[in-house]
Amino acid sequence: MSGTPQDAGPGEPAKHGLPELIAERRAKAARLREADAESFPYAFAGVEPIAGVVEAYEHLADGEETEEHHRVAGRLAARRGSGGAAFLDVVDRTGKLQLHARRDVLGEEAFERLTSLDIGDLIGVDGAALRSKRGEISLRVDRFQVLAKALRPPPDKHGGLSDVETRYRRRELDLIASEPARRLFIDRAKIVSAVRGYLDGQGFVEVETPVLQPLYGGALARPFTTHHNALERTLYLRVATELYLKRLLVGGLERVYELGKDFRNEGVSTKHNPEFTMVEFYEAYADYGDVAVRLEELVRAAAAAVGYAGEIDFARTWRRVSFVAAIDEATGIDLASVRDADALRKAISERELQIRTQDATWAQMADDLLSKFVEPGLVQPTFVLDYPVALSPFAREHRSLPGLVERWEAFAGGMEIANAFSELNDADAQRERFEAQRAAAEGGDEEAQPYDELFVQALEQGMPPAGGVGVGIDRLVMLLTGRDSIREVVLFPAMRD
RNA sequence: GCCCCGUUAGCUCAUCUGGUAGAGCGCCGGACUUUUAAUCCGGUGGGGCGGGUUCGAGUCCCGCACGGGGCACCA
Repeated sequence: MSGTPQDAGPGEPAKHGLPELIAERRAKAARLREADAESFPYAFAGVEPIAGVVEAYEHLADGEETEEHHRVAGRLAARRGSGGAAFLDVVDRTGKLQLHARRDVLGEEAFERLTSLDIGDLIGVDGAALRSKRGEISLRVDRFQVLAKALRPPPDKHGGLSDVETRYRRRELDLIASEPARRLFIDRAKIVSAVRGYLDGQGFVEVETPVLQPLYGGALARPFTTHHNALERTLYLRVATELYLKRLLVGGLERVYELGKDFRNEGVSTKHNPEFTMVEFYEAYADYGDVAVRLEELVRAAAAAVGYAGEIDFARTWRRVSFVAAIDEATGIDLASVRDADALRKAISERELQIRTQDATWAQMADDLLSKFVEPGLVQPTFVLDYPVALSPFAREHRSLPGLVERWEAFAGGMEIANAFSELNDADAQRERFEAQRAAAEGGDEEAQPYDELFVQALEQGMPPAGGVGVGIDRLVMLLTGRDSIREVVLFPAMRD
């Protein structure tokens, strides 16, 4: 780091580029250390949240002062006025409070020290509540302590930080500059908490299963690969928690869930981050219809937790439509009568639909039709039911519709938010599905499931019939907070170096 | 991986066909004892990186890096 005050030789003109701004602030910090032994304490006890202080004085009339004292702390966000009186805005995680500094109250020295602070500095304040003549609830500063110095200038105090790259790479600056950004991540925490609260309340047991796995599985995705030195073996970062959680159903936990990160080595987009948060929950003695109701309740609870007031109606029972009917509605192709790849390829080209048909299987094309022509239109929450078996190696065959499995995906806001099945609990059938995946892998499908013998053996112990659901938490947050990019709702999204 | 767009001061943005790069905020100095993006006076700071064309490049050309949007892949 260059640009200390000493670097500027005598007689050189003063400059105010970034190095000079930092040097200026560093010099102020040094002066503070000299002038005020109480600066930069190790702690500042007894701080009240700002929002609570403001709320307590709503009743004050303009210009009315009190002798009721409060202690607050936070970051200096703005400064107005000078001479004998100054106004400073201090911000904490709950809100913003105006400070009224007066020379006659603080005395010459302290007043100068306070008004020469930089925006961005962290201060602790003791003062009496008042409402200013202009109507702003404020604290008259009686005493203050500088808690920490900001050596670097903060983003523009009213323009804020709008460069998206800086907002994502330097999220702390985004949070300093943007109250909506702070609120968003607090809302995210409330959503996560509501999800846990719902599942806990229904008797689900929260568990933690390996992130580092000798064999990955549970989702059609390419994994990240890593290496354990002492064990001398390749490990994979999990792509899903599914298989371990179902082993816990075998173990008798009956209702289990895990909320945590999954990792998929695929592209990034406005809807995909390589690491993302998923909650998966499994319920013994339930089928995919039962867990659909669970998802409705869970999302309703999450929406309530953040006071969702958007256009999506989570209160009603969600629409349910079959996979085949949904595609028929959107494209006019009836998959029930177009049952092989060549016929489907022909139907797609006849309608001039923009779908990749080269080297594609029937199932892949069907899935493409859904994601391209159905999904974007599903704004109100909708379950799409009963998928082709080839797309779903862990779902149980449909009880009445041959060739299909009991699976649904839930969509809202034009986006997939959850995926669920009546779980396949027949060990022999599961073994056959793995064989089919192995064949797909040998055919070059990099997302095919590796054969997991331990999982099959677990099923051979007997797994209760069960319904299982995976919910993308990031997408749920996007949905409930109205953000259109996953990078907006992940604190530190994946970025190129 | 492909296509389009962007990158100028600490922050937010300008800069017509190539001709000495501007503003607001911030910061520094000064005035002001109820301001709300406080105000007023003075000062301060800059062309992503690497090549090329040209008397002269922020501006034109090529390459690179990073970002945004879209496509492909996926959740």
